[in-house]
Amino acid sequence: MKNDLTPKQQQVLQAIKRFHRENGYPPTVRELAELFGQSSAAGIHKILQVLQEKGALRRGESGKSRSFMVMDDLLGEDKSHRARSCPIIGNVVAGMPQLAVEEREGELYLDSDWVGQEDIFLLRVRGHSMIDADIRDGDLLVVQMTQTCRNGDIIIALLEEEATVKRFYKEVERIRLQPENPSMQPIYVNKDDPNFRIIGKVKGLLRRY
Amino acid sequence: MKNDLTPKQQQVLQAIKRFHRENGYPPTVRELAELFGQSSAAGIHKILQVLQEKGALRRGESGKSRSFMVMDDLLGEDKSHRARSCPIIGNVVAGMPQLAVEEREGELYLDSDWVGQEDIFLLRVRGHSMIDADIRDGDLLVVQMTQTCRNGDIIIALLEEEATVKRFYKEVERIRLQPENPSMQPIYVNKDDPNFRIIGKVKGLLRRY
DNA sequence: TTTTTAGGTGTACAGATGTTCATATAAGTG
DNA sequence: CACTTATATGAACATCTGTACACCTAAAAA
Repeated sequence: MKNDLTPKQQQVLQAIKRFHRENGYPPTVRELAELFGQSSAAGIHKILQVLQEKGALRRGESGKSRSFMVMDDLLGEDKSHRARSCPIIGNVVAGMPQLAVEEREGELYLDSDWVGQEDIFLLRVRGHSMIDADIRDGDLLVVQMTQTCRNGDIIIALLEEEATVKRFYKEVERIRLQPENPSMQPIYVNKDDPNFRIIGKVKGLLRRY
Repeated sequence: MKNDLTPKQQQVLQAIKRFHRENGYPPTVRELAELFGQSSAAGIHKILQVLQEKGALRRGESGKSRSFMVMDDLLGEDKSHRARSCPIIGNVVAGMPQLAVEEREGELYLDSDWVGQEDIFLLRVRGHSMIDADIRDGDLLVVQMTQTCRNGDIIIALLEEEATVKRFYKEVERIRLQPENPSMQPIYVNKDDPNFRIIGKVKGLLRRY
């Protein structure tokens, strides 16, 4: 049933793709109607509904303008296959509710073997404070955003508004943060310390020479 | 003047590209503002105007929704080709004319930003001999196969049937191979030494925790 | 210091846009 | 013929969206 599109429905799909390709953004319903020389948007609108039901087209929430996603085009992303885009964050900032977009400095495609389906970002390391963990200034850490850490995990923690890399150990009533550098003393924090917050755990490292 | 974008302006461009890639259609001004945690659309709107003046962004006629065209995107970077497959080699073996396929232990997709169009493979590091270069056992080195090295390049060389990582320096009549570890002595070889062969240069490092 | 620049907030408004409804036409079907 | 399906029209409506204006803040420049 899915692929049983009428000629007109196929033409509409093609028109959306073509418009998007030529203009860089998808058309509106009225622009589509105009392309077909129709004076009303309602006809196209109905066709679009059918296309959605048949699974040939996806749209954003109702009411969103130009929010077309031709499923065909999605298969293009499938070509990049195992690759997933991950944002590069220059700096972990204090008040991150989700992830401060202001600090985004780019993106990189990573193998999904590495990043899985999790919520991943790349953190640019500043300074040489982690040199004992064989982590250098300028390296990128692959960070999975999570609150659930297991003992021994390397985590990114926000301590006094500053992001640091530590090993995580949960003790009876507190948390021990063990620096990678054995000559440095561990830090102890209370689980509910407002100055302490776990951003995520480190899953990998990328370096460029 | 064109490329003189403030950090924020670059971030806005990145955000548009990312939104478009993830959703299939460009964002609205307000959606952008929301991404940045801003409560008003006017600030973003102003930035968008600047981006247009600087030529980094094109838009449809005034009033058209979501009509963004990031100039970068137009430069035909085939999104589906942003990822490239690179073989993982467990071991550099002696008689490699090309690359011993038998030693292949897998493959990984890497961002073409990183690997370019060159002939790239990934070499699994064995042992702790390079720990002073902040390279660990189990790390993957991104290696570009080439014979042309410049002074200071980190290279993979085959010495006495064994692969090592060294810094490359060409001297008058010989080549100096400087270990990453400063406490180790450099090795000198003749350019035509049959026991010596350059496999390629190290362009990056991948580590998994 | 004053001035400029880059950005941000809040409000407001006009036009763009998706959506719905009632209605119509033509083609195919039983 | 009546009945369904696919499509088109025109009007009406609720939001969405881009844009403008006034005003504010912080940092950099003069």
